[in-house]
Amino acid sequence: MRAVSLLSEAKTATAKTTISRATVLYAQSSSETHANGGFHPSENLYIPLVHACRTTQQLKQIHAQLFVHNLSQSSRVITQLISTCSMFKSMEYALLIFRHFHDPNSFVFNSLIRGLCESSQFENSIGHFILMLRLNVQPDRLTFPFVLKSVASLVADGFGGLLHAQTIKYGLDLDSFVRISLVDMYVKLCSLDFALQLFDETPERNKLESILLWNILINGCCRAGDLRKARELFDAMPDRNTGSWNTMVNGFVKQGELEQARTFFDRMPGKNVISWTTMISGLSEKGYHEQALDLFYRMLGEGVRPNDLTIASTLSACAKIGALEAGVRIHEYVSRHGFRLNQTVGTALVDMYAKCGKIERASQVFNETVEKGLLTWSAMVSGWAIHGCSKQALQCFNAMKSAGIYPDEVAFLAVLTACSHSGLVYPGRSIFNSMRDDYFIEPNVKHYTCMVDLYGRAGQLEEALSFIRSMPIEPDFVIWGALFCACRAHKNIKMAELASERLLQLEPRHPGSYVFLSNIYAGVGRWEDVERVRITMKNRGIEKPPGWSYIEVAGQVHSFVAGDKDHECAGEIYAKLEEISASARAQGYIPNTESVLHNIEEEEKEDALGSHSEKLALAYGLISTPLGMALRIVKNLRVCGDCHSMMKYASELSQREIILRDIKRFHHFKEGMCSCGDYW
DNA sequence: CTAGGGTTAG
Repeated sequence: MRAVSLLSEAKTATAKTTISRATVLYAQSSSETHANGGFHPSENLYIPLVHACRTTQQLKQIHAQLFVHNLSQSSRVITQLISTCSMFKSMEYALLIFRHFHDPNSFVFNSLIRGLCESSQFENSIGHFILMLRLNVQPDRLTFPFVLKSVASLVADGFGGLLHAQTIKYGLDLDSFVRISLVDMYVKLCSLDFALQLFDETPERNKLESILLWNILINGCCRAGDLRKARELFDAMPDRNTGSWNTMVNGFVKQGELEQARTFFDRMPGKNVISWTTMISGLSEKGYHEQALDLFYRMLGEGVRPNDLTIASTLSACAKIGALEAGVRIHEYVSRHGFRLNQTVGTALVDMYAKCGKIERASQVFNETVEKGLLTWSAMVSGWAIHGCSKQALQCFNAMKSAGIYPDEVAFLAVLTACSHSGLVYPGRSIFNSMRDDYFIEPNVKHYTCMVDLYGRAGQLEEALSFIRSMPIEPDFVIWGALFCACRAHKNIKMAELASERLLQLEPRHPGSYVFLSNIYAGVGRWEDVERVRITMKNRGIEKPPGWSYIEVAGQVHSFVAGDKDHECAGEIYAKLEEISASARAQGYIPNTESVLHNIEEEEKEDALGSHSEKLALAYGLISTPLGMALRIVKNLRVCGDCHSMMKYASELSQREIILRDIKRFHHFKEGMCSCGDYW
């Protein structure tokens, strides 16, 4: 019999299973004997068997046997089958089993409602609760927590009060777990007043439940943005645990109050891995990448073991500032401590290597990653895209579809970006169309921007403009900006002015609007107009965001802003810059003054250009690393035309590879050439 | 072993 082979598999799978072949044979014979008796001693033997299952296939074998042995209507075994299905994330099969069960009781319903909730099928979970009521099956204290969680997750406001009423009807509203779930639900539905009221009315609680309820409420205040109320509650708490402190730290982080978060974090006793991860990912999310890295190392120093999420957050900080050496160190830590290359860790590593300029290494880790999910594939596609490897990006995208992964809007954006960087107008358009036609994904504003970029870079400006006019959504600032850049690159002043007008209408306070406008005037030498724009900006108190660049030297990240004189080696940096500039000029480099915002004397313009942050980072890299070593620079804005040109000369003169990442993509400079083919 | 519940990272 199949059960025997299943049993032997089950026995190897778990040491807990100690059923013998004889008991299974007994199970079979006894179920035949008691076929219609309503009492099946064999149920007691099938239940541990279900628990021993390790695959859905094995569950199916048991389900089949239940039919053979007239046990298919045993609610005890079916309950077990359904919950095990939920554990395996095969809710479709769980639903099938449920449909073949004639007279479900509360146990069967509870396991199904719970499984559906835990696999995020919230509507379905609520739907089965309603079915339960309709069939007059009484819900109990274990039904409500999951239904309430489903309602909270859906933010289904309408159901909240109804369910609360139901708990009262069944006399369960005072049950401690039901009550905690109710408060949590009201918090998530943003009905803080109801939550507080329930909290106040809650009678005698044990200490643990009490702390939990306080934490839930504090979290609710944080979500609602009421940090003062959160603090008040926190201060009023009779007892606190690590979770209470973590909730506060998280609340401050989410509201962007990093300093407050840090104060709480530093003050809290007994930090656990969640405390550290919350703080690290918060710092990284808000742009304090170096601090995030420092904190990670401090965490290791204090002997706290990071988990997958800590690793992913820290790697993401490395990725943002191009800290390759730090990233490699973390990769080594990951390998040494036996982390599996699962979706979380694998994807973070792929992304880190791609964004730190090591696309081949990214591809290697991608191949080693055992659980490739949608995010892993998307990271790889976008990695190829930012490196300008459109062929690989398209191949990867197709391989992803072949692997049975449905691309989402992010994956489509990545592959479209690849097309736009390489001027692949035809494949780009066809992918854009297939998005709606084959995958029923409605393109969002970013996809439209990408298409404008695709036509625009390829010089098809009219096409780009008519595309904008035919869009079903209102073109925004970014879309007109893309058109504007294309116009500037292809010297279409008339259309550039049109785009620029729109930009100013849409975002009169956005510094970009002015920079764009000033750029066209500068391009055609209308300096009085450039000056006018500059004065308008100043009068309206609008400032251009500073451009900064990062370079990592010996594991230490150095950042520069334009005209920066703060670095300890400033003197040497400027001397080196002067030197490269002179040699480059001797080789034919002409400073491209179109990229300057102000009308200043030619010589001064050169100075302003000459101290752009990426040039400072370049000079620092040249003086502080061994000859021949590649330089990796990250810039937060797009690289300007003049710096791009200078980098080409510098790579030739210094005989070094320079890998510059700007906000859009990578530029690999080698022997006077750039991988973008000057098309960016 | 008729299942089994809640907050804080993502």
